[in-house]
Amino acid sequence: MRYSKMLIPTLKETPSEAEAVSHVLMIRGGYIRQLAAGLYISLPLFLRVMEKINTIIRQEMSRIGAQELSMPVLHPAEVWQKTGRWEAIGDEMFRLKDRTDRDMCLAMTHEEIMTWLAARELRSYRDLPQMWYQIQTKLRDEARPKSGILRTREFIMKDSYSFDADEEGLKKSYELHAHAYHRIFTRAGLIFYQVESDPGMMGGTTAHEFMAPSEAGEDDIAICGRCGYAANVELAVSVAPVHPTVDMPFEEVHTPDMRTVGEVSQYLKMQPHSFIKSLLLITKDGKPVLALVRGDEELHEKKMQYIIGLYRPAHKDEIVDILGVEAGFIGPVNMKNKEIRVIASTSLKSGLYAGGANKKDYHLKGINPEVHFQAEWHDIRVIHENEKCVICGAPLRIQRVIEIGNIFKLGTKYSVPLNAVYLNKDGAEVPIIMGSYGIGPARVAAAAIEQNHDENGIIWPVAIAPFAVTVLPLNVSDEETAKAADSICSALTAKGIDYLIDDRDIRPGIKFKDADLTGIPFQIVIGAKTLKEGLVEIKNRRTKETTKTAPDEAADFVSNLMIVM
RNA sequence: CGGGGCGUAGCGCAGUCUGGUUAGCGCACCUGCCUUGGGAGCAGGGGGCCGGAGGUUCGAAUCCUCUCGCCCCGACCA
Repeated sequence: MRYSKMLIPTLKETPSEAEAVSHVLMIRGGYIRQLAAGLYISLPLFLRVMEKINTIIRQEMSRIGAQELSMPVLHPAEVWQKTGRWEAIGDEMFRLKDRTDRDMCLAMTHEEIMTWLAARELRSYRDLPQMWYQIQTKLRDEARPKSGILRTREFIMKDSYSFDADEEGLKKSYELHAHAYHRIFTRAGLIFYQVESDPGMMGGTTAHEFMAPSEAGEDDIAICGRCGYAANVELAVSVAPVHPTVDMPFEEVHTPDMRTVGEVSQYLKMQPHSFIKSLLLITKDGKPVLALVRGDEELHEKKMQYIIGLYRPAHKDEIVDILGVEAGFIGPVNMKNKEIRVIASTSLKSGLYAGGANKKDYHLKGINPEVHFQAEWHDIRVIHENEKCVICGAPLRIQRVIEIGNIFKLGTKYSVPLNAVYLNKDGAEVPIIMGSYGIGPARVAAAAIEQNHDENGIIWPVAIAPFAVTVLPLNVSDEETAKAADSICSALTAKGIDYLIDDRDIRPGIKFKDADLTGIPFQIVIGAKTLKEGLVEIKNRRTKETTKTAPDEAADFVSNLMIVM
């Protein structure tokens, strides 16, 4: 490919709207342009990267026996109404009406349509298992598109779906996908972790996410360096730091106007971890819940949500109404309202604590959990860096990550409402057991840049680079240079190596800068002086290492380097 | 949806507070000369409804009101 014929609009300056490294470099490198918030144009270079990534995905999906198909992006409402998601999903779904006033929506995912197809075409246990996937556009009216291509309103997703006869089959399909994902992300040159994740509203029991470390990410994971435990912090557990129990009598103490753990602990000259922090929450259906965490802990909103569903903190006057005492003095002992559900952090289970006395200006000391109050015990605390792994005791690390893929066990959440059933050996009608599995190819590209760049630009992993090699004839009007470039390009073509030749009649400095910025892994530099010595240079973009070789050996040389990488 | 910031040439910005010639700078672009191993130099040139609408004023990029867009933090993220 000739540089002069390709649209590669590189930028010397950083566009003001870009923050994330991958975003900046994709714009500067001439990979993408923004049309509107969360809507991007893929320029030729980026399309090549996406094709490389998608090719890897197709190869690995095919390896596990999945079949590619393609589904509409415009859906009738009825299918979504059957699973209840037409109502459950809010503004995030693009909705429209067709000319006959029929409700339609734009695909934000394809569980419904895949299941619809399965319901028509899969009838017997003999048809199972099946794995279907597509690489298709999804549309979501994101509340906040951000970080360039990382969170957009329209994006390509590889989504696959498994259809099995039973849980055993689902387990197998799930594991096949996990293995395929490991191969895909490894081949793409990424550092990544498979972590336990929230099955959440997707339904089902088990879910994992594939996470690529990067500061530009939106999630945090906890990782144990010793035993390999890894989980999204939304459900990560750790050993709570243990503090020796401070002996104290069970008694009320006067704490005038002392409300927060900080204030009371200072006033009573006690450590925050000797306190019970009490928070009154109101669930979606209006029921009060008292959440208890240790004074040195914070309540994890997501973890709490798994237990009680959506909720909000109680307002000040609600606290008085429900508990008969002002915020700051509430606690689990001697509650006026005995009907309240109490959920406590497991770290509070033993020891003696101080907490609100449910009486204005008073706290209680010497509270002995399970003696003085009853509660449901759950892990509801936010975990912190360096807390101990619950499996092996080694310190945990917290890492910011980009979610590049996820896998869900769906079970029958979609097959039952859409009547995707099959006849088993006994002739009984049974719902198909499903799984769904996603990869964001553009996020893979962005994560690759986040993980592979320097002050000069992108450094693509060879497998997903838009071109493996860029040929830089420094002076195209020099005849010898042009001849050497021609023969090197022919040799590269013969070897099946894709290359970009910078045939522009411009100063060498610009070629070097653009080559570094666009991040093609190998540069073959053809300079008039070096050529007189019968040599060209081959530069490794990542290591900056330069090797001189005869022009007719250059293609071989690069080919060998590619194998090593 | 809440909080903050920003809209002036393709890109990056100054000018706005304190209204007043023809709106300016760097890069990019076009022409010519020169130059060819890390975004050169000289000379000449083109390009602006100052996001939009309304208002105040003799006069608005600048002041006021409304509106649209983009970015960041948070909420949300099936």
